[in-house]
Amino acid sequence: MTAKNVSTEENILNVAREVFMRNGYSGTTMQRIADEAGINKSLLHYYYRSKEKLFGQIFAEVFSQFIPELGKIFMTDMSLEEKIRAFVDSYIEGFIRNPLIPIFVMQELSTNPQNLADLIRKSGIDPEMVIRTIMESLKKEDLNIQDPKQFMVNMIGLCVFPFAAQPLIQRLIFNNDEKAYSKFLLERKHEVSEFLLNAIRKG
Amino acid sequence: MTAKNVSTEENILNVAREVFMRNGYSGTTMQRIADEAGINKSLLHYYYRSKEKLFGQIFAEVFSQFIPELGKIFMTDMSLEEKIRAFVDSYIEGFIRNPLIPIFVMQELSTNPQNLADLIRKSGIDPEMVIRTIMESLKKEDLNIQDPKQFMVNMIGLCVFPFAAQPLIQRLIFNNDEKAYSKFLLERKHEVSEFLLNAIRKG
DNA sequence: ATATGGTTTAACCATTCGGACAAAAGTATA
DNA sequence: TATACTTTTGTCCGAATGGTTAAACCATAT
Repeated sequence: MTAKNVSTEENILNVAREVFMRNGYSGTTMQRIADEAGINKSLLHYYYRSKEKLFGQIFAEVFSQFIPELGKIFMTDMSLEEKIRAFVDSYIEGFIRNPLIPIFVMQELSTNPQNLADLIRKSGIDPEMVIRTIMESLKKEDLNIQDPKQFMVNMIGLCVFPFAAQPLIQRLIFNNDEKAYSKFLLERKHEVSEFLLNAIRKG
Repeated sequence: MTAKNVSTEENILNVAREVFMRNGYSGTTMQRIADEAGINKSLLHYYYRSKEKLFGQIFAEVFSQFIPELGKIFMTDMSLEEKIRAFVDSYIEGFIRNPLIPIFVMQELSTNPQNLADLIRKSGIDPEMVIRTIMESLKKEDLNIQDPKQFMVNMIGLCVFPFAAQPLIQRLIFNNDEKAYSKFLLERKHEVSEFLLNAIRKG
């Protein structure tokens, strides 16, 4: 395995990830990936035997990228307030760097929920465990959280949604001003934490 | 135009809507639509000249279905609290009836944002106007809303997200228990309103 | 009976994935 | 250097499937 090997193989993966994320599985052709990678189709099959395998590998990577972080944050001994801030910061920051991830993952899982179980197994994560930890963490403190599951969905949704719905929001609320939208997203780190903490404050 | 005409034409539209919503544009073949509609490919082209036109019509319908409601609610003379409750109720209810809409619309607009402008024009809605009305409505009352745009995204996101991410949430948080998830969604109408109102309460 | 409009059959052409094959270029090793 | 092995390219192919069109068929209403 020489240096060139690695770089080609990884280059394919990078390009393919980009193309798949922008166009989805069926919106992507092997030819297109080859073109954008500056190689030819044959080489794609040389490294990754089929379209499905290539996609599978990429999706698994992208998918499993964000789960462990979640668990880690909620297993520290920070206060719940700090955990929430840390979570929101970390996820929004991650999505700013990779804005296509939310829609990509949700879209694929929506048309193809079967292999979600497989994915979870392969990723080596125990979601049960992570969820339980978060639940515990939420119940522990004396806050206005009736249903931890609802709260979790609220928290994640507030982070994810602006990225999944970017084109719509940018157009409808920001007159298609891309700069303004970027600023909006940056400000969201603060906005979402405060919003969440306000919502669960007692009294 | 005989009775059969209408029913066939509409039947195609219904089937196509279903298939397109589940699989997206490029994930859908005319053959598949024809099969599921119990007719053959040619008849599809007889009624709708091309795949693109068929899809376009369906997408426009689905898309424009949810915008006017938003404007209507925020232009009444209800209190802001009532408006928020009405909005959340109405949208979550709508999504419960059509759970695939969020991911469908977001996915399509994500890979194809160009024609969003067209769509808005065709739908006969003035989003500027709607947004402005909402903004006014938000500013008017003495509540803890720093940035109305952030608040709007929060409100919409909390309604939309659980539907867009259904497979993921259902699996990860509800052990794939569909019943439990339906219940969760129903309870969300109350949860989201309360959550929003708590978050913007002064003090 | 004929004209009309819904429907089917059959075929067309382009594109897709997957691969076979031969040859060139590159790399390692003896 | 000579030799063997790996990577990369180019070309072409086959089977399948894609969207689309033209023509024929059929029922019905005039």
